[in-house]
Amino acid sequence: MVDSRKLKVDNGIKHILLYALAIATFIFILKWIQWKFLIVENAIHIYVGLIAILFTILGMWFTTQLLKPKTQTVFVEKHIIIQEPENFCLNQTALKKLNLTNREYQVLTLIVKGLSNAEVANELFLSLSTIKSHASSLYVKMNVKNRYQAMIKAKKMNIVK
Amino acid sequence: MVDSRKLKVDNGIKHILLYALAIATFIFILKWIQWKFLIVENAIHIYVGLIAILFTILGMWFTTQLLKPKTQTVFVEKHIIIQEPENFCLNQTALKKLNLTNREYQVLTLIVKGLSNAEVANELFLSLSTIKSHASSLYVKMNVKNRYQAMIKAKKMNIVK
DNA sequence: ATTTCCTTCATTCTTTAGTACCAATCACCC
DNA sequence: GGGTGATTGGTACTAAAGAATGAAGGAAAT
Repeated sequence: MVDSRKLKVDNGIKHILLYALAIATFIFILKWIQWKFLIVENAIHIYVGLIAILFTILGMWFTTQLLKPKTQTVFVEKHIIIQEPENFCLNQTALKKLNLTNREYQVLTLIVKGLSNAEVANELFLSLSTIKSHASSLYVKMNVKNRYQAMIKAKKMNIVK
Repeated sequence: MVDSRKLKVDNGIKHILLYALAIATFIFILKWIQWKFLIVENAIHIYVGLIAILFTILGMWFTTQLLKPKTQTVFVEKHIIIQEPENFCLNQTALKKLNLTNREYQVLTLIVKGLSNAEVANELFLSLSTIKSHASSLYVKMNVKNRYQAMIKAKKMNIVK
């Protein structure tokens, strides 16, 4: 029952569609003929128009080939951050006042680097005893109790890097 | 004598020039007439040609307007010198990476000041053993051998004043 | 409830730092 | 020639630092 009714409806729609298609085709043909006459009548204008379009494109293409691209220079600041550029300035006056001998100062610089007495001895090709001697005497001259305080004082006085 | 002979020559040249001019004018007129007929006969071609030229130029002009300029980026180095006179800025990131406990960091700050373990113990009201424990574990975490190196590393890493 | 981590403290032992005192060598100056 | 100071080195001793291990209490997470 449902199927037969559906079939009826389908047939109706089919006829309507066919009719519409016929009309559409007819209109299309008419329009086409109209266009054909238009083209025939305005052949010269269309020709000129096509030429214009063609040569416009040609001119554009030609230009892209010939024209050197204009360069626009953009300046961009590149920030380079420099951490204290070796601006260590040895405090000669303070160093002289301490009255350290050359060896003592040499030992001090290595102590400040964090080396142990044994390592300093190795570095300078000297015995541990010698380093201890120099270290002790430089502590007295710097008026400090041990290597840590010597380190801090030396850095504060700007007598070592 | 010299003058009269020169005059004769001048007269001869004048005639020749006039004659040449007449012929040239005649030829020019003829050519012009010929061109005129050519133009009339080929009016449509000339028209199309002019259109072509015009639109070629138009296309070229259009392209010059459309074409984006090629940007050239120039980096200008601007050096920014950062000095650290008093503006100590704690390096939180580095400090976190070390994974020190609160007490360990506290002990470190006092070690950096140059205090001995006994002094640190006094300062924090703790036993010497406790300070030694914290110190040892922070040396391991900082990957240093002793308090001097911890001092140097801590200052270099900007994790202490 | 158990585990994990932080904190605290202790003990033992080794290494390093520092003091004190001494001595040999060398260069320089009076 | 003798005095002075820098350099090098030694011994003996004390103090401090550091490693290794253990343990107990507490807070926080699972």
